[in-house]
Amino acid sequence: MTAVQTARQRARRELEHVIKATAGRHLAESGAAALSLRAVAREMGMASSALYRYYPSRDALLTALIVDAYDAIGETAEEAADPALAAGARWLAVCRSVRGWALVHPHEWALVYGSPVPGYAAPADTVEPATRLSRVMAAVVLGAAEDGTLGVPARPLPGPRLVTDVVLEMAGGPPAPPYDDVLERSVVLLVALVGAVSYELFGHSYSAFTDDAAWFDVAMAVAAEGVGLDLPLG
Amino acid sequence: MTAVQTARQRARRELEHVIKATAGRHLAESGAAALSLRAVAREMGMASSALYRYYPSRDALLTALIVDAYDAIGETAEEAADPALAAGARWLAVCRSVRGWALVHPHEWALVYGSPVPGYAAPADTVEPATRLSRVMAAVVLGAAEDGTLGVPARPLPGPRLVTDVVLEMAGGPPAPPYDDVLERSVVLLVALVGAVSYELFGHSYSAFTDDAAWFDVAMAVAAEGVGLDLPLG
DNA sequence: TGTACATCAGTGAACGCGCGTTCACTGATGTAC
DNA sequence: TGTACATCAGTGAACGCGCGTTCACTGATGTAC
Repeated sequence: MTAVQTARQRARRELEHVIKATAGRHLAESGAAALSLRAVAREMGMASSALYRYYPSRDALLTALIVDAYDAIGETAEEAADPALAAGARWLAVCRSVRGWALVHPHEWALVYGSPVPGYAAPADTVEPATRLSRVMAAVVLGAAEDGTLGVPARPLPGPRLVTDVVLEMAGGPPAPPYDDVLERSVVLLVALVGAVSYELFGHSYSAFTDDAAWFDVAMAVAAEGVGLDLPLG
Repeated sequence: MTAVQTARQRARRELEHVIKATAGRHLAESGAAALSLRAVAREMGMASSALYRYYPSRDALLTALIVDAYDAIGETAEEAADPALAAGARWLAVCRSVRGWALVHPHEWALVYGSPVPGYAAPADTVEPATRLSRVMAAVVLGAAEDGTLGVPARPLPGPRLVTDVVLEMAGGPPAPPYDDVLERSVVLLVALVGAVSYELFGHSYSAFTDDAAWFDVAMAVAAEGVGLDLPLG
């Protein structure tokens, strides 16, 4: 009976997945604002009302896509953070992998890091997956602090602490001197990464750079420099 | 006759302005995707078809708003770039003013620096106003190079040149050694600024920082450090 | 193993909405002589 | 100064579109005895 029950449940899970995949394709082609339940149902050859057996509303489907996008970005970053590399090189690897993902999935990137979708309020479920990339960043900088390759910058970041307890908890407690400000630094890097990728993806680097990839590396190198992370550019 | 003619023309210009202002209010309240000609006309007590005497399409109206937003940002930055300040302080002043503007006009900011509006292709008219902020940035860094307060960074940005001729022309020709890379640096700063503002405005700093304004200053200071600009944080 | 019943996936019609854009029109404002 | 004409702002109805969501329904799949 359990086996039979799972048969129906499996069918359900599979269709749920197909819906999400189809919606994801639409998202990739036309962007979040143009994503419509009717269009998804049409492509699947189903009545649009049938989708309501799987997602209670358009927003719920959008939420699922957002969670997936955050997860994909986080996974990419985690895979790129090769512990065999020195901290600086590891950071550059993470940045490049995230940029690479974004170039392949521009609309998904826009979905999570672009302007908020009008009329959509992100539910709590999206918060945790959103922190995955931050964790990678924090790990990289903390790693550099531990193995001593993180320079104490000429001018340390001014106190008092700028990140909230939420962030501290996520990182497993406050860091020790002389690297009190490691978390602040890791968020600076995160913001620099997201900013550079978005700048390029949202069309502002248009006709400004001779080589977008090289440019990106330089921007990341400058951010690293400001933060005391040694980053050898090839 | 000219006087009478201008009477009608003035009425026309005024209404054009009212339409744009009304549309701007809708934009500010609901965002670009929700901006509709019919809603604007409704609020003005006119038939929606009447707007077509002033703007040939919804996109044309959107374009006008985009140009205005770029101009407003550029103007804010220009006003903040007080020549009496040292280069680093001037840069911080520009950053703060831009952030301040963005906090007051979040939807306008999203319109120009957020994810592209679906189905909208920016016409050529928007290119020039878009460069206004870049010019301010370039002027600040060039100024620092001229008065000698721009440090030659430990590791100069690697060649070859990364900005295109378009950018060089905008800046009035290629800069001289040892500051060959001034323009690259100024764009790094621009990207850092836009990235930090967008990060905050698009909701990613939510519950992460104890003080968003102080955090912003730090992020800008780190970017400045990476680029060799001396920036005293108060 | 067979039968009566419950669950649940999927249908298709409908509701009500708002949108951009077009078009033939009215009536006021300006122009030429 | 007065008259015939041209220009142009604004109207309101209409076209055609697609959307999210609801609802009563059919029929297949699974369950209990």
